[in-house]
Amino acid sequence: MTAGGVIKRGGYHHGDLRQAMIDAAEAVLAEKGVGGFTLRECARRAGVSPAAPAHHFGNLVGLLTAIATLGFDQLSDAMEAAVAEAVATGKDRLAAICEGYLEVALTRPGRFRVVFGRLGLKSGDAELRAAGVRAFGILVRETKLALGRQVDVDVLTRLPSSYGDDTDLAEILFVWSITHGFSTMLIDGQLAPLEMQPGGRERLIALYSGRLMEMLLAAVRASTAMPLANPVSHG
Amino acid sequence: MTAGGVIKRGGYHHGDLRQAMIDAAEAVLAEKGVGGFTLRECARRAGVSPAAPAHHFGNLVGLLTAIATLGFDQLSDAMEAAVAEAVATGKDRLAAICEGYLEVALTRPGRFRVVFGRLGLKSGDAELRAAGVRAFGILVRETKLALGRQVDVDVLTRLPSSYGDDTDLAEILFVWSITHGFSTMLIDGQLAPLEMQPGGRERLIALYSGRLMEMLLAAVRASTAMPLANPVSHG
DNA sequence: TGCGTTATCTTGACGGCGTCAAGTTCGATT
DNA sequence: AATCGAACTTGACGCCGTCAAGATAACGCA
Repeated sequence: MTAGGVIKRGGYHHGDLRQAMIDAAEAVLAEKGVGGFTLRECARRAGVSPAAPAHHFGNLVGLLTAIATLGFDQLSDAMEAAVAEAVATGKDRLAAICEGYLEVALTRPGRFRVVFGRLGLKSGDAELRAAGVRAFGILVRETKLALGRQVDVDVLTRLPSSYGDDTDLAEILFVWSITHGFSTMLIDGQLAPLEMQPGGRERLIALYSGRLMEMLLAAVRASTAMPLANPVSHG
Repeated sequence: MTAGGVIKRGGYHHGDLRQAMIDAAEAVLAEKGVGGFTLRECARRAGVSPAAPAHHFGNLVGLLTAIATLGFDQLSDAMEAAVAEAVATGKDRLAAICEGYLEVALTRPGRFRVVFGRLGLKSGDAELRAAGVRAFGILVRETKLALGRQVDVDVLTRLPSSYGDDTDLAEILFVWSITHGFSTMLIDGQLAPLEMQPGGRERLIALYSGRLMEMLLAAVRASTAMPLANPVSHG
């Protein structure tokens, strides 16, 4: 992790500037947030001239895209880990990934905002796209499992445009909206007035893991009980 | 509205630079989004030097704060209008404000992002605070009404720190998370892959107004059916 | 081992940005 | 009509992202 990203390998040639820039960028994001984020500042921390990163990332957008890709990967890993733990402990899988999602947002809010914050990213970037598809695929898979559907194994690697089986789209959007909405509101300070009250942020998180997950699961289970009027075969 | 905000009243003195700057700012936000937003560009459109706005807004943050205040007001107005229409047509009030919320986000995504996008705002600003409290108060009021609670009339003007009656906080957060989450994901392009599919954005909006609202209302009604174990008196 | 190729990084410059200090204009008050 | 103060301009500062041209050193190949 090389905390702070202030490593400087050799003299003229850095050695691993790409990684050093990413480390520095995340340090800056953690310290100053998206607003105070600057390419020159990152280069400074990496011990390198302002123009050096261009060769590795093209431009600022390229650096942000690389970070966003990491963010998606972290999200996917955290959700899969949450599922694994849920399976081990008997906890609900869907609730587990929703809590994992929030935890990632809280752990690295800067990186999370790069992923979802509408700073420009390289929209065509293949790696970014793949990472996003993977993360979304986990959410789709778990929602479908919670609905009792048969899930194709390759749901994880399919392109977004081929989620053509819209059977459970409403439930998927429902789950994702709650999870993403609560996470963004919390890290973006929309709930700050509520955090001022006794119990603070922990109380809100407990409410999310507790009552909100109960309501979410109940809503999804209600969908299970009343399946489609015109069932669509899938597979 | 003075579309574009390119009015120029007199010669040296503008006449109503404050409003002209806000108009120009919103035009820029609509055209280029938050990324391409610049104080100098707004000043240019208002036909004024880059340093002129300082007297009215202090700095860039001040301008954004003024816009955010407008955004909260618009949100409140839209939600109240939605309630009024719902009362007239017999539609559900809570679903109405949730749909009004989304509609505001879709109509003015730039302004919406200024309100919620974690660009720095003047956190201490009294007007911004009041506007935010009003908007949040409407959401609180309608959620409580949907839960069958008796709602104090002055819930709208109370400071956030005195929403101390936490009785229905989970339901409030639940409703707000879905509404805010779906709205932000849609305008920030997270659902873009889904918009590519036949039906496009309209299909997603219909799903939101339809199935998602059904699920949301069902979840809230389920809370009504099973009230608190230890009811807390309020009032 | 020596040499050339090429990726990597520096230097210097450009225009644009937000903001400040000082000067200019002009409406309003008396 | 004189004056005062608010509104606006001018010019400058440091910082930003990016580019072109030059310096350096790692690496492949003889």
